[in-house]
Amino acid sequence: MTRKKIQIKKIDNTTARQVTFSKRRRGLFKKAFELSTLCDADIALMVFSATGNLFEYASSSMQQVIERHNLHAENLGKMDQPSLELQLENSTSYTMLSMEIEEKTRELRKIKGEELNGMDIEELQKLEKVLEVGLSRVLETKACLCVISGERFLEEITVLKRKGAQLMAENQRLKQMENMFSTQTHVLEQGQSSESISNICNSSDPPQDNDSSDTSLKLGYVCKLPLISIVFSSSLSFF
Amino acid sequence: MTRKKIQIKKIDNTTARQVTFSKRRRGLFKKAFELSTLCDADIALMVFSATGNLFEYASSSMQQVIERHNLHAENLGKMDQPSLELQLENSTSYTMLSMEIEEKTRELRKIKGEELNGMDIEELQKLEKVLEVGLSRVLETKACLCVISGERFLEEITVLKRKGAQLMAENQRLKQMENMFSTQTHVLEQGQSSESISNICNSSDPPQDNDSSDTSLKLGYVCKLPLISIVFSSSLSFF
DNA sequence: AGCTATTTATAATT
DNA sequence: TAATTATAAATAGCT
Repeated sequence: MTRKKIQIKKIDNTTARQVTFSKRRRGLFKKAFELSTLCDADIALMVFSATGNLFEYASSSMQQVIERHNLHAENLGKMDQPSLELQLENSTSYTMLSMEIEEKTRELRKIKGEELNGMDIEELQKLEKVLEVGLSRVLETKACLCVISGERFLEEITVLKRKGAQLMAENQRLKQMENMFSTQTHVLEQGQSSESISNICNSSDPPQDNDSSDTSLKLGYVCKLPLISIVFSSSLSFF
Repeated sequence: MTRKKIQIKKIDNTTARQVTFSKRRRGLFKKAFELSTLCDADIALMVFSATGNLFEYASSSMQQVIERHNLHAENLGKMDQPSLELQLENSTSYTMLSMEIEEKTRELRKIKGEELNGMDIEELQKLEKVLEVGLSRVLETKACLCVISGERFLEEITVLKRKGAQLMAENQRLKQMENMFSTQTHVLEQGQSSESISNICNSSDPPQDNDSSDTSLKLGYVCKLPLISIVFSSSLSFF
């Protein structure tokens, strides 16, 4: 299958056969594991080499899978022969349990819409009702959690709003200062301009990398409120 | 592993999982067959789907490989007496079946919204998805039936429309007759009025209880079409 | 064992 | 459900 396509028949060369056995065995086991993982399947794989060595893989436990297999064989009437008496006894119990499983499986499949063929309107409506009830309960429960999360957000919002109010007040003070300065600037411009003063007063300039607590507060007030609303709305759309 | 590399973990989407299961199962069986053929190995492979279906492959016979496997286990000292063994086997089988029933019961309860406590948002959303998919499939299937029923109604409508058309034609004839009569009446009025004639001619009068086939046809045409639409719409609202 | 040129298997898509 | 196709994975023949 690589350097050259091969025929699927027994490999004559013993060494080559053993090498291929090792490689392909590993590949097979990997595939078995992947299938069981990806598709939630229960898998048992037994490989006896030509020399009689056993290699096995089971997604759950080998015995479990073998038993399950025997049960299937039983249910299909392909019985083997342990103690007849016990078997009859067991098989009826098994049959009952199996029937229950089968029933529940069918119900689940119907609910999931995987087996709706041949159902009449009445049955479909019952199913619809069940699904609607289930869905509404799920949504209700989610809404409950939403409220809880929402409350957290509300708290956060309250806190942030308070901060916003503080910042607004701060801003007010700054504005007053600005006014004071601009009056002062006006006075200064009549005489001599000062860079530090223009830095504070010209609000249309992009803020410089400035450690002044006054300037950073102003920036904070402008940016934080929009941030709150983004956080909140994205959290709500989560539900 | 192709259009995109995938993670080896359970596939969430049910449909995708089933498709992958079918494809990979086929691949796995092919690989098992190839290994057994190329390297003269004895292989047994049992695959239970998530829905409980069994798919199996054995290079010789399943029972033979399982027995050989049991022999190996025995030789490795993992064995006990046959009666005890059977008992244990059975009890574990019962346990397995019971567990399977329990699991399915719980799943059903969750789907029906009867056991949602302690579920987190993620679980709830998966459940919601399942319910929505199920519901949409049920609705789709119902819509299908609706189309079939609808077709019946459409047939009926076609028939009734045809009848309506016939009645309309009849009506036309009657109108023509009316005109003829009114001309005649005009002539008559100039002489003498006739009750039987006015009964036919005066279309604004409520129809009398009259066995005349012409009049009843007229009545039929007026009343039956509205009836059709009532039947049809009430049938649709049924879905 | 380890390395690639190829063949296979298969995920996504139609 | 069944094809198609682009890509990932497996592996035959070598070293």
